[in-house]
Amino acid sequence: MNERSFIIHTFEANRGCVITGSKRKNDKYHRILEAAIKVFADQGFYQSTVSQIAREAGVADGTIYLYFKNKDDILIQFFRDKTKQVFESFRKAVQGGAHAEGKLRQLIRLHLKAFQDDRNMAVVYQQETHQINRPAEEQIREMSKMYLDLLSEIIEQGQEEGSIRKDLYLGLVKRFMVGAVDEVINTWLHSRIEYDLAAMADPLVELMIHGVGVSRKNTERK
Amino acid sequence: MNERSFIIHTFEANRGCVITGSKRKNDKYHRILEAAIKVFADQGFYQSTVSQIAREAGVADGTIYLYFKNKDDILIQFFRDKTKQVFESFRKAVQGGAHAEGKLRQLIRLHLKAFQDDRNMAVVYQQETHQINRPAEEQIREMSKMYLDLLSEIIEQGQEEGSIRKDLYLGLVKRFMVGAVDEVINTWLHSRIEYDLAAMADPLVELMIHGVGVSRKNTERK
DNA sequence: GGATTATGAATGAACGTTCATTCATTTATC
DNA sequence: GATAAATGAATGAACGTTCATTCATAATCC
Repeated sequence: MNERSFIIHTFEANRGCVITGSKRKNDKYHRILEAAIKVFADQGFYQSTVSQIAREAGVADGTIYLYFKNKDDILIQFFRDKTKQVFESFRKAVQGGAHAEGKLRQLIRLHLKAFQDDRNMAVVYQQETHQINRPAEEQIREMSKMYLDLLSEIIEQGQEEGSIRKDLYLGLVKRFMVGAVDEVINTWLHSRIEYDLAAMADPLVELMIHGVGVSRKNTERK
Repeated sequence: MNERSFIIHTFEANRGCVITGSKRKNDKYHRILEAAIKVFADQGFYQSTVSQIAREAGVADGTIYLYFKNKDDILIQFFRDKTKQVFESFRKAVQGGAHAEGKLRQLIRLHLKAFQDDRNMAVVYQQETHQINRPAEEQIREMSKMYLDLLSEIIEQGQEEGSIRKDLYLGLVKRFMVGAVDEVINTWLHSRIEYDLAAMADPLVELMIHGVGVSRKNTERK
């Protein structure tokens, strides 16, 4: 942990210069990261070997240690950079929305779309977030909090607007929403047949808002 | 998979004689299984060693191979026996209920309670069900199907009774419910503070049935 | 401009360790 | 005493990590 000597300086420098001339170095960092995520997705983190990652990335085994402290660090960087970035993009996209329901729909639509478009990310995310004592513990906690905070904002806005009930235990509502989305993704990942994940967004949000029960006023909906 | 030679006969015989005189054998099988689940829960399946399991169970390393084909087989037996059994107990308990909503509440209450009472089981269950290419793939699929079928029955009954909407995409509704429960459990597992998991059942079911939207608002439809 | 030197990214064989599995031997049972 | 169960040291394959070496490119010198 404290022995992050020159190696770290090296790759932190690399990650810094996205636009500078030394494009080759930067490419390699990202190439290794992406290769690793593919291998992790295929085999799981602990069954993946550094050699496999190196082969997938088209570099030598040793090269990986010029860019990452160790195998764990690859996973940590994945959550620190890639996933966090995706979740930040959700935040930005949602800020434009008007009413709470629209924001919620937009968030979940984006979430499903992002995971559908990057299946490897989705697999690794699912795997690691359901692990105890995982290498990227702290990064996942942070990212998770970011998402939950975003949900909090939306829900509270909905309560002010009068579209969302006020007698809710917020902590539970958020888990309820996150869980539903996660499970829809998980089912998609494990399904043998292919279907459009993003198309689940609208009916899912509809369920979250109205529930499965028959409302007292309308016996027949739709 | 096809090399299940004499070893399998051995432990299948053991598992058969629950009530017979040879109680000691049976004890050892379950002792190892329980020890393994504890170790898996603490460290994760792939970081756990057979020696650790043996030490935890109070037997020699080699003894494990008298009862299980290999390390993977321990996990497979866990899902084939223990977890499946728990889920079957849900089914029995729910059959007594009257209306659909009561059954749903009962199911989720039991689910949360069972997982709260056996934290090791809960951890291993969470870990493995979110893995791709897991050793117990088939067993998990089967168990998952059992749970989903149970939900199907309840929902369909609710639709007949008029308490559950008929315009629902059943496959999605089931994921929505399973996901919410799973996430509540997952949060509980990862929480640094202790709280009563089973107490979440009622508010959770309430959310599933009525959603987060204000109920008067049936005028607005999307 | 051409020759010489310095640099550090990249390599991949080698190392040390870990760990699932085996099996010759011991212990328990009847 | 014969059979079955249990043991745990031994085995060897697998894997994360290291490091001496290579070599293309950059810097320096005349």
